[in-house]
Amino acid sequence: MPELPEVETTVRGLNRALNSLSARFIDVWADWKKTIKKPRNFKSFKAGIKKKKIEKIWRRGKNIIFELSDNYSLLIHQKLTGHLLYGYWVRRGNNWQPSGNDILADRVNNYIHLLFFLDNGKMIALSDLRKFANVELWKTEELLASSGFNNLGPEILEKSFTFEKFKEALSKKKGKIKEVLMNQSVIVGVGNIYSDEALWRAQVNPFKKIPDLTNRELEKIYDSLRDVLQKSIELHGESFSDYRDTNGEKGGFDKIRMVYRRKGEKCQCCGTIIKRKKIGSRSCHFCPACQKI
DNA sequence: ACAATATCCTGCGAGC
DNA sequence: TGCTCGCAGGATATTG
Repeated sequence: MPELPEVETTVRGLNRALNSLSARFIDVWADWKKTIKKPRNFKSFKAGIKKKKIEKIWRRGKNIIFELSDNYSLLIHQKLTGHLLYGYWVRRGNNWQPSGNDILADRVNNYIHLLFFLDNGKMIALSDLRKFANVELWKTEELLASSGFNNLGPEILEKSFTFEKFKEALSKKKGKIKEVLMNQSVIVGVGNIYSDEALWRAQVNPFKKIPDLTNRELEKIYDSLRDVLQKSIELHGESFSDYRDTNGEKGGFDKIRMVYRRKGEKCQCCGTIIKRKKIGSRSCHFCPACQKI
């Protein structure tokens, strides 16, 4: 599931592929139009996207933003199983299949529900098994002024995001630390995987509430979070589930994944069996010994 | 004003 | 073998 490192990997991949090309959208195809939330009408969306040039691709939290000509922006959120692929596909019956070696053969790359055709002959495809991804076309000015965009918390990996700012951001909430880390209005980019991994590294119990955390614990969480996200970006993200990079390839975070989906395995630090418990509607993985308090 | 719950989806694995 | 059932989850909407 794409979190900050995965979205960053996708954005870097798209920039590598498109930077020197100044590509332009020439058409859009979709067989699941509900993915497109704005404008709701697919024909309007198509008309809006046609002939627009891609001027810049960046991310804000887990959102991918394509800045387009005429002051428009395309916003894509991959949600749980969505991932953007860059290459060339051919139609086979009701499905699209990648041509040549453009996209790595992989089951999860075969759920193409949205295709953008570019004037360089290539395509940007959204493969999304569970169909939760969102795509929106905005006037750039309106997107940047929207409540959804302005309610997003700070970027954790920004140099200017100091420990003091982290503490200040968290102090707005009183709930369980894991839930607060995943709240996109507090800080952006963290989801179920990296909240579990960072708290294990920091040796802090995910159920512990914000007011009960010591300054030392907050420091450890801040350092662990930044470190684990940075390391995951270097490894091109986590591909345990459906996430793949723009070439359809897996990331390597598995090498340093310590607790997420490791229930029943031994803790790499102390050998205690990793537990899984629910926090809200999400599964939380932790070491009951290392993260006791 | 806040927190808990339902909603969207579909492949997969467990159980019979 | 083949069926059903429950589970996974980010963000938003709705209910308590």
